[in-house]
Amino acid sequence: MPGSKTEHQHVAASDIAHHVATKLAEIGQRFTSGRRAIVESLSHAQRPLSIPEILEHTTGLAQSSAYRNLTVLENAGVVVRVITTDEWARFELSEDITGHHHHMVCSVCGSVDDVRIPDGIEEALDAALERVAAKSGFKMAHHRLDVVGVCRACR
Amino acid sequence: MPGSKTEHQHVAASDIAHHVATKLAEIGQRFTSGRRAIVESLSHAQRPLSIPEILEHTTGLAQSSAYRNLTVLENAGVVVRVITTDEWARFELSEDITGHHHHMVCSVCGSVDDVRIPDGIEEALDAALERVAAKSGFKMAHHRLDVVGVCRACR
DNA sequence: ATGAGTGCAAAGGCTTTGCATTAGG
DNA sequence: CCTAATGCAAAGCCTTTGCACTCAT
Repeated sequence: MPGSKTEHQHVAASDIAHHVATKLAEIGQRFTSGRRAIVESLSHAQRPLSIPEILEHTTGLAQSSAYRNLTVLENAGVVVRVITTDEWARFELSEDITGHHHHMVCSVCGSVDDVRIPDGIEEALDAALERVAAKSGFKMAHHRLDVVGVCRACR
Repeated sequence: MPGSKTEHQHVAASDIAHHVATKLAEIGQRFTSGRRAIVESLSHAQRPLSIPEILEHTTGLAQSSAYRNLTVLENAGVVVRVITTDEWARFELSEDITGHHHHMVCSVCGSVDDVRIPDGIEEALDAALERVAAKSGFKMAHHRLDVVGVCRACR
């Protein structure tokens, strides 16, 4: 496990493989070539990828293996399943690797891109959410925020 | 169409039926008993409902009709499909009826409840989102915000 | 060798669609 | 009357699972 890591910091690109290997080992899973290829794809894309997209980047990997490996990686805490529309699930590296961010979802083509907002807004938002949630007896773990609109390509 | 309606105001409960009827008429659709029953269910719940939940409240409606009617209502702009997890889609009345709000999603049982945050935070957030989105050539239409955590029943 | 990982194909589960019947305007 | 709406059943589509084979330890 990397030594220091603050809330907003992220794992350096060169250390992602090492980080993932460690997290997999923690749950008794191997860092196979297929899983390596998937992590590679996800770390190169600056956005969550769908299964079809992942398969394009990793030739020779069966669709079922992709699903299975992504589930393992999700259980290891290094991949998150992103549900935006009702078509395909998308997957991205967890925020302790990529850092906290949000998504811009194009309502025309369905593409999804990462976006970050100023820390100040983020903190005010988190505080407000925690407060209103607690009022209903709900214990907030984190928040999820999407910008819905039309992407550059579809304008 | 109701006379006055500001951004944060919502349609009075007693006027929902009339509002829906008008919106349906605008796209040449009838306000049938099945659709009336669905809107009735959605307006009584203070949270987005899944198809199974809607069917419980509206006896005698075929599942396929529920899906078809919800699609029609969605096209009419009075219902919104809410995607939270990968299990069931959920449906709620549009925000021009219910007012702008967000969702608390329980990561244990999957339940979803409505929640509102102070206007000030909402405005600051919207401004920040619009700004960062525009920087990428993305034209924001609206935002979507979920609080993920553990609900009162699951604590 | 020995169990995890993989590929292929079949099965699952939510959602959509085809078609004959019913009903609303 | 006549088209839209409904019910039932079948089909679709993403995702998961079963099973035999392969590979790494």
